[in-house]
Amino acid sequence: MDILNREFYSRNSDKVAKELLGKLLVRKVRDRFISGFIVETEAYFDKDDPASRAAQNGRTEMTEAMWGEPGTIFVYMVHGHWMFNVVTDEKDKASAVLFRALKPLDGIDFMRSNRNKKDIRELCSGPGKLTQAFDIDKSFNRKNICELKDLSITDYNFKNFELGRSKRVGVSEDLDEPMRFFVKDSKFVSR
DNA sequence: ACACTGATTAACT
DNA sequence: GTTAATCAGTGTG
Repeated sequence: MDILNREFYSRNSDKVAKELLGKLLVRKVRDRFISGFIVETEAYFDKDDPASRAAQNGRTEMTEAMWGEPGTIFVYMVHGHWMFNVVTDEKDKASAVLFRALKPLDGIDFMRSNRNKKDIRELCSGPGKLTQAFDIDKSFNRKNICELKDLSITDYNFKNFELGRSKRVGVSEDLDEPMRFFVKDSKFVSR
Protein backbone atom coordinates (compact mmCIF):
# COMPACT_ATOMS: atom_id res chain seq x y z
CA MET A 1 0.00 0.00 0.00
CA ASP A 2 1.92 2.98 -1.30
CA ILE A 3 1.33 6.59 -0.41
CA LEU A 4 -0.06 8.45 -3.41
CA ASN A 5 2.59 10.77 -4.81
CA ARG A 6 2.52 14.28 -6.16
CA GLU A 7 1.99 13.15 -9.75
CA PHE A 8 -1.32 11.61 -8.72
CA TYR A 9 -2.63 15.01 -7.68
CA SER A 10 -1.09 16.87 -10.63
CA ARG A 11 -4.12 16.42 -12.87
CA ASN A 12 -7.56 17.96 -13.32
CA SER A 13 -9.48 17.88 -10.07
CA ASP A 14 -12.46 16.00 -11.54
CA LYS A 15 -10.13 13.20 -12.58
CA VAL A 16 -8.40 13.12 -9.19
CA ALA A 17 -11.74 13.26 -7.35
CA LYS A 18 -13.00 10.26 -9.33
CA GLU A 19 -9.85 8.21 -8.82
CA LEU A 20 -9.69 8.91 -5.11
CA LEU A 21 -12.80 6.77 -4.61
CA GLY A 22 -11.79 3.43 -3.13
CA LYS A 23 -8.45 4.79 -1.88
CA LEU A 24 -7.61 4.75 1.82
CA LEU A 25 -7.30 7.78 4.09
CA VAL A 26 -4.88 6.92 6.88
CA ARG A 27 -4.35 8.78 10.15
CA LYS A 28 -1.87 8.06 12.91
CA VAL A 29 -2.40 9.46 16.38
CA ARG A 30 0.28 8.41 18.86
CA ASP A 31 0.15 4.59 18.69
CA ARG A 32 -3.25 4.45 17.02
CA PHE A 33 -3.95 3.62 13.39
CA ILE A 34 -7.14 5.07 11.94
CA SER A 35 -8.32 4.56 8.37
CA GLY A 36 -11.30 4.68 6.06
CA PHE A 37 -12.18 4.08 2.41
CA ILE A 38 -12.99 7.21 0.46
CA VAL A 39 -16.57 6.86 -0.83
CA GLU A 40 -17.56 10.43 -1.73
CA THR A 41 -15.67 13.45 -3.14
CA GLU A 42 -16.34 16.72 -4.95
CA ALA A 43 -14.16 18.59 -7.44
CA TYR A 44 -13.70 22.35 -7.26
CA PHE A 45 -12.10 24.57 -9.88
CA ASP A 46 -10.34 27.85 -10.04
CA LYS A 47 -11.86 29.89 -12.82
CA ASP A 48 -15.56 29.94 -13.65
CA ASP A 49 -16.47 28.00 -10.53
CA PRO A 50 -18.67 30.24 -8.38
CA ALA A 51 -18.85 27.60 -5.64
CA SER A 52 -15.12 27.57 -5.01
CA ARG A 53 -13.64 29.50 -2.13
CA ALA A 54 -11.07 30.78 -4.60
CA ALA A 55 -13.73 32.58 -6.61
CA GLN A 56 -15.82 33.61 -3.61
CA ASN A 57 -13.10 35.03 -1.38
CA GLY A 58 -10.20 35.61 -3.72
CA ARG A 59 -6.66 34.98 -2.62
CA THR A 60 -6.51 35.73 1.09
CA GLU A 61 -4.65 34.44 4.10
CA MET A 62 -7.40 31.87 4.60
CA THR A 63 -7.56 30.58 1.00
CA GLU A 64 -3.85 30.78 0.25
CA ALA A 65 -3.43 26.99 0.44
CA MET A 66 -5.50 26.54 -2.75
CA TRP A 67 -2.72 28.10 -4.79
CA GLY A 68 -0.11 25.71 -3.42
CA GLU A 69 1.61 22.66 -4.90
CA PRO A 70 -0.53 19.64 -5.79
CA GLY A 71 -1.06 17.60 -2.63
CA THR A 72 -1.32 20.68 -0.42
CA ILE A 73 -3.93 20.28 2.29
CA PHE A 74 -6.58 22.99 2.45
CA VAL A 75 -8.68 23.09 5.61
CA TYR A 76 -11.34 25.69 6.29
CA MET A 77 -14.35 26.02 8.49
CA VAL A 78 -17.98 26.31 7.57
CA HIS A 79 -20.98 26.13 9.92
CA GLY A 80 -18.58 25.38 12.74
CA HIS A 81 -17.10 22.30 11.02
CA TRP A 82 -13.74 21.71 9.38
CA MET A 83 -13.69 20.87 5.66
CA PHE A 84 -10.80 18.79 4.36
CA ASN A 85 -9.51 19.36 0.81
CA VAL A 86 -6.44 18.38 -1.19
CA VAL A 87 -5.12 20.73 -3.87
CA THR A 88 -4.88 19.32 -7.40
CA ASP A 89 -3.64 20.27 -10.84
CA GLU A 90 -0.60 22.55 -10.98
CA LYS A 91 0.68 25.24 -8.64
CA ASP A 92 -1.13 28.61 -8.92
CA LYS A 93 -4.25 26.94 -10.29
CA ALA A 94 -6.44 26.95 -7.14
CA SER A 95 -8.42 23.78 -7.76
CA ALA A 96 -9.05 21.11 -5.14
CA VAL A 97 -10.96 18.01 -4.10
CA LEU A 98 -13.29 18.07 -1.10
CA PHE A 99 -13.56 14.84 0.91
CA ARG A 100 -17.21 14.29 1.78
CA ALA A 101 -17.54 10.75 3.16
CA LEU A 102 -15.56 7.66 4.18
CA LYS A 103 -16.31 4.10 5.09
CA PRO A 104 -14.67 3.51 8.49
CA LEU A 105 -12.15 0.66 8.56
CA ASP A 106 -9.58 0.88 11.39
CA GLY A 107 -9.82 2.75 14.68
CA ILE A 108 -13.59 2.73 14.83
CA ASP A 109 -13.61 3.10 18.62
CA PHE A 110 -11.40 6.20 18.26
CA MET A 111 -13.92 7.68 15.81
CA ARG A 112 -16.80 6.79 18.08
CA SER A 113 -15.34 8.67 21.02
CA ASN A 114 -14.45 11.69 18.85
CA ARG A 115 -17.94 11.79 17.40
CA ASN A 116 -19.80 10.73 20.50
CA LYS A 117 -21.93 8.46 18.33
CA LYS A 118 -22.08 4.68 18.16
CA ASP A 119 -23.86 4.13 14.83
CA ILE A 120 -21.04 3.34 12.37
CA ARG A 121 -22.88 5.14 9.59
CA GLU A 122 -22.81 8.37 11.60
CA LEU A 123 -19.02 8.47 11.95
CA CYS A 124 -17.80 9.72 8.56
CA SER A 125 -20.91 10.30 6.40
CA GLY A 126 -20.36 14.01 5.82
CA PRO A 127 -17.46 16.43 5.31
CA GLY A 128 -17.60 17.85 8.83
CA LYS A 129 -18.18 14.44 10.37
CA LEU A 130 -15.10 12.79 8.92
CA THR A 131 -12.78 15.60 10.06
CA GLN A 132 -14.15 15.26 13.58
CA ALA A 133 -13.81 11.46 13.51
CA PHE A 134 -10.21 11.68 12.21
CA ASP A 135 -9.24 14.65 14.37
CA ILE A 136 -8.34 16.82 11.38
CA ASP A 137 -8.27 20.58 11.94
CA LYS A 138 -6.64 23.80 10.78
CA SER A 139 -3.22 22.66 11.99
CA PHE A 140 -2.98 20.59 8.77
CA ASN A 141 -3.69 23.57 6.54
CA ARG A 142 -0.95 24.26 3.92
CA LYS A 143 0.95 21.06 4.70
CA ASN A 144 1.47 18.52 1.92
CA ILE A 145 -0.26 15.17 2.21
CA CYS A 146 2.56 13.44 0.31
CA GLU A 147 5.03 14.30 3.06
CA LEU A 148 3.20 13.70 6.32
CA LYS A 149 3.55 10.75 8.67
CA ASP A 150 0.35 11.27 10.62
CA LEU A 151 -1.98 11.79 7.65
CA SER A 152 -1.75 10.22 4.21
CA ILE A 153 -3.68 8.64 1.36
CA THR A 154 -2.59 5.21 0.21
CA ASP A 155 -3.32 3.33 -2.94
CA TYR A 156 -5.68 0.43 -2.61
CA ASN A 157 -7.17 -1.07 -5.68
CA PHE A 158 -10.65 -1.45 -4.40
CA LYS A 159 -12.48 -1.30 -7.69
CA ASN A 160 -15.52 -3.44 -7.17
CA PHE A 161 -18.00 -0.63 -7.17
CA GLU A 162 -20.17 1.38 -9.47
CA LEU A 163 -19.38 5.05 -9.92
CA GLY A 164 -22.16 7.53 -9.13
CA ARG A 165 -22.16 11.15 -10.23
CA SER A 166 -24.37 14.07 -9.28
CA LYS A 167 -24.46 17.82 -8.78
CA ARG A 168 -22.50 19.09 -5.81
CA VAL A 169 -24.20 19.45 -2.46
CA GLY A 170 -25.31 22.88 -1.33
CA VAL A 171 -24.29 24.62 -4.55
CA SER A 172 -27.21 26.51 -6.07
CA GLU A 173 -25.69 27.56 -9.40
CA ASP A 174 -23.62 24.49 -10.19
CA LEU A 175 -21.54 23.77 -13.28
CA ASP A 176 -23.07 21.84 -16.16
CA GLU A 177 -20.91 18.79 -15.50
CA PRO A 178 -21.80 16.92 -12.30
CA MET A 179 -18.79 17.20 -10.02
CA ARG A 180 -19.77 15.05 -7.06
CA PHE A 181 -18.48 11.49 -7.22
CA PHE A 182 -19.53 8.65 -4.95
CA VAL A 183 -19.60 4.90 -4.55
CA LYS A 184 -23.05 3.88 -5.70
CA ASP A 185 -25.17 2.03 -3.15
CA SER A 186 -22.71 2.69 -0.31
CA LYS A 187 -24.35 3.12 3.07
CA PHE A 188 -21.61 5.55 4.04
CA VAL A 189 -22.17 8.49 1.68
CA SER A 190 -23.68 11.71 3.06
CA ARG A 191 -27.45 12.26 3.33
C1' DA B 1 -21.17 44.42 15.63
C1' DC B 2 -23.49 41.73 12.11
C1' DA B 3 -24.36 38.58 8.44
C1' DC B 4 -22.49 35.09 5.62
C1' DT B 5 -21.07 29.97 4.93
C1' DG B 6 -20.09 23.90 0.56
C1' DA B 7 -23.25 21.36 7.77
C1' DT B 8 -24.93 18.80 11.84
C1' DT B 9 -28.04 17.58 15.26
C1' DA B 10 -32.01 17.00 18.07
C1' DA B 11 -36.66 16.85 17.91
C1' DC B 12 -40.47 16.32 15.67
C1' DT B 13 -44.40 14.27 12.00
C1' DG C 1 -38.58 11.44 6.23
C1' DT C 2 -38.56 16.56 7.45
C1' DT C 3 -37.54 20.98 9.78
C1' DA C 4 -35.04 24.68 13.07
C1' DA C 5 -31.56 25.91 16.16
C1' DT C 6 -26.90 26.01 16.26
C1' DC C 7 -21.94 25.54 15.47
C1' DA C 8 -17.26 29.35 14.87
C1' DG C 9 -14.26 31.53 11.61
C1' DT C 10 -14.05 35.06 8.31
C1' DG C 11 -15.48 39.17 5.62
C1' DT C 12 -17.72 43.65 5.53
C1' DG C 13 -19.22 48.09 7.77
